[in-house]
Amino acid sequence: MTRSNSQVISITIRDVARRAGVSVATVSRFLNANGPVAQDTRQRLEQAMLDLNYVPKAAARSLATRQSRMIGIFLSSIYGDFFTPLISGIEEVTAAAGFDLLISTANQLNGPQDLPMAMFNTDGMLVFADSLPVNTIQRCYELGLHMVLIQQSAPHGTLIPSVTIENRQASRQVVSHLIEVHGRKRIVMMAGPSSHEDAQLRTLGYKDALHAAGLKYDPQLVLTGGFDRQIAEASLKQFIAQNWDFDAVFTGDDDAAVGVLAALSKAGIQVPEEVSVVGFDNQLLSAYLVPPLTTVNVPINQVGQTAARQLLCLMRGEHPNLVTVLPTELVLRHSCGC
Amino acid sequence: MTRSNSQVISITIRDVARRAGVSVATVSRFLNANGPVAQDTRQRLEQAMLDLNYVPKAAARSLATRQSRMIGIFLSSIYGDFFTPLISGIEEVTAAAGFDLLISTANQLNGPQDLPMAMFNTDGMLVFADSLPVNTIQRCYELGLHMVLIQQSAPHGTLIPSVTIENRQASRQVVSHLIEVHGRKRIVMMAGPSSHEDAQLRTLGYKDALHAAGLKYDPQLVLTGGFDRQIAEASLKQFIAQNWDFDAVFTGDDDAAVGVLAALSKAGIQVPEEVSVVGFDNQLLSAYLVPPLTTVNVPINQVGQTAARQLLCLMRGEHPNLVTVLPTELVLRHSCGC
DNA sequence: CTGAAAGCGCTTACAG
DNA sequence: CTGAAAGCGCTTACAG
Repeated sequence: MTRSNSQVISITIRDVARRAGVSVATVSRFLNANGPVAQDTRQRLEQAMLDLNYVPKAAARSLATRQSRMIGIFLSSIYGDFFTPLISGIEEVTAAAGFDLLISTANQLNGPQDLPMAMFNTDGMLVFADSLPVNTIQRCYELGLHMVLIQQSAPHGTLIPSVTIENRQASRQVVSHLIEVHGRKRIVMMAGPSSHEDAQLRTLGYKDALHAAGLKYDPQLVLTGGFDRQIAEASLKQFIAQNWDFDAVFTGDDDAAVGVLAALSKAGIQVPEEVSVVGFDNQLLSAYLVPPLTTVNVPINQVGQTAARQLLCLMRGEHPNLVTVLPTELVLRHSCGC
Repeated sequence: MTRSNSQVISITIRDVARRAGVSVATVSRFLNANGPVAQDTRQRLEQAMLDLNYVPKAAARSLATRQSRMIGIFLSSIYGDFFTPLISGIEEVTAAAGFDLLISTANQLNGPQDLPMAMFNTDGMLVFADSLPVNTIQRCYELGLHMVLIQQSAPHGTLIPSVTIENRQASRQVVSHLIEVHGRKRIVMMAGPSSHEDAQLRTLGYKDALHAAGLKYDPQLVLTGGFDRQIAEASLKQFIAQNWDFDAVFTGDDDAAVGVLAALSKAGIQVPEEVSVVGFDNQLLSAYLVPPLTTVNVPINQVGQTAARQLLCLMRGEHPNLVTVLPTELVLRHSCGC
C-alpha cells in the first residue's frame, strides 16, 4: 500500500486560468455560465480543464456563495421498504436541481439545537414524521432554517409546509371494504406507534368505518403493531393465544402485515378463508406475500418528490403550498378474500 | 409564508471572539481542542457560543483544512433490503469518527472521471460491487482517491482494499445440504446478474456442490434471477410452463427467493414438499416468508462496518487489509424441508 | 468580453 | 496561554 499516503495534487482555478492564459474571474464565469466568455476562450478553458483534470472545490464554492448545495434528510430510521422509494423520490428532484443529499437518522443529535451540526450546513432539510422532537422543529423554524415536513403536520404556531397522504380516509375505506364486501365484523386493528401522526389517523379511520357500519368499537381489538414485522407478529401471537374471536386484521402498514401473516400461518389459521388481512402502504413486497396482500397504495415516491419540490420552492424564496395531501388508492388482492 | 425569505443571520467565529473578548485563533483552538485555552477563557467562550447560537461553517473549515469530513457511498441502487443494513453498518463507524455520509446511486456520472463531482469532495469513498465501471475505479485509484471496494475484488494492477464474504464456499454448502440431507437432484440455480462478481461466485459454488456429489451440471437449470423478485418470478414461471423436472431452487439472493416462492405458490407447487427453496443473504424478511426461508447468513452490517474501518485506515495513511473475507453461516429454516 | 481585488469564515504556524 | 496574519479556493461587484 505505498499509495495510501499519496496526496492528490490539488488543481485550483488558478492553475486552469494560468494554463488558458486568462484570469480566474473568467474561469469562474465559464464554470458557472453566469457571464460572457468569448468563443475561443471557451475552447482554451475546456481544454485546460481536461488537461489538468480540474474539479472545483465544493468547500471554496460554498464559502463564497454561502450555499452548500446540499439538502438534509431526517429519518427516524433507514430501515423499512417505505424509506427507499421515499428517498428515491426525493433524490430524483434534488439531483435534477443540482443538490446532493445528506441522510441523517436521528441518532446523534449534537448541535446546539439538538441537531447534528452537519444539518446547519445544508441549504434546507426534509423532516420525516417523528424523527425530530416538535420543539426542535420549532427552534429550527425560528432560526429561519428552510424545511418541509413529511407525514406530519406543522407544529402549532409555525408555517412549515407539510406533505402527507389521506391517512384517515383511506383507512376508513379499506376497513369498510372488509365489512361491506366480506362481511367481517370483528376486525383487529394492528396500530402503529402512537407518536406517529399517521398511525393515529389510521386508527381514527378504522373507528370511522366501524361507526359508519354501526359496529361497536372494541378497544380490545386494537393491538400494538409498531409498523414493525416482529412487534406485529408477537402481538397477534399473544392475542391468538388468549382469544379467538376475530375475523380480520387491518395493519397500520405493510410491514406489520408481514408479521401478521406469519403469526396466522404459524397458528394454522387460513388467510383469507378464516381471517382477512389488509395492510397499508402498498410496499413493493406486498404483491409477493402469500396470499398477495390487499392494501392501500401510498404514492411514496411522489410524496418524496413533492416534499423536495416544496423545499426547493422555499429555498428560492417562493411560496410553497403549506399543506399537500396526496391521494391514495385501494389495491385489492387476495388476502382480504377478493 | 413571510418567513420564507428570511435570512439566517450568520454568526461567525469573529462574533464569538468579540463577545468573549479573545481572538479568533483562541476560539478555533477551543473549538477543535487542539491547543491550550485557559479555564476562565473556556467559560466565556462556552457562554458566548451559547448566547449567539454559534455553529461553525463546514465550508470554511473544509477550505482551511482541505478535508470535507464526508465519506461517499456508491451504490448501484438504493433499493433492496440488502443495502439498508449495509449503510447502517457503515454509518455506525463513520459517524463515530465524525464523518457524514453522502450517498450516491450511480445514475448521474458527470465529473471528469465519470464520477459525480460531489465525490471528489469527499475524503474517501466506499464502492459497492458493480456501481462503477472498472476503468473508472482504476482512474480514481490513479488520482489517489481513497476508496474501499465492497463485494468486489480490486481491479488488476491496483491495490484497493476490498471487503467481501465467502460467496463460493457458502453456496456450495447450501446446495450440498439440499443434495445430501434432502436428496434433491434437479436443482435450479436462479443466478444473479452475471456482471456481479458475487453472483458469479455463487454460481460457481453451485457447480462445486453438484460436482462433489457426482451430479451432472445442466446449464438448462440455470435461470436468470437478477437478484430481483420480479425477474426471478417471471423466470421461474416461464420455466415451469415448459418443464417440470426440478425438485429444488437455489436463488442467488433472498430477493429472488421471494419471487420464486410467489411463482411456486401461484403454480400450486408445494414448498418444501415438492420443491425445496433456499436463498442467500438472510435478509430480515426471510424469516417471515411462507414457509420461512432457509438461507445463508451474510453479516451485511459487519461488511459495512469493516469496509468503513478499512477506509478510515486508508485515510489516516495506515495500512489496511487488502482483502477481507467475512464468514457466512447456514441458516436452516423450513423452505428446504428441514 | 475580461481582469484586479475584496471577501466568504475558518485554521495554522509563528511570535510573544 | 494568546494574538496577528497569511492562506485555503472560490465568487462577485466594479471598472475597463
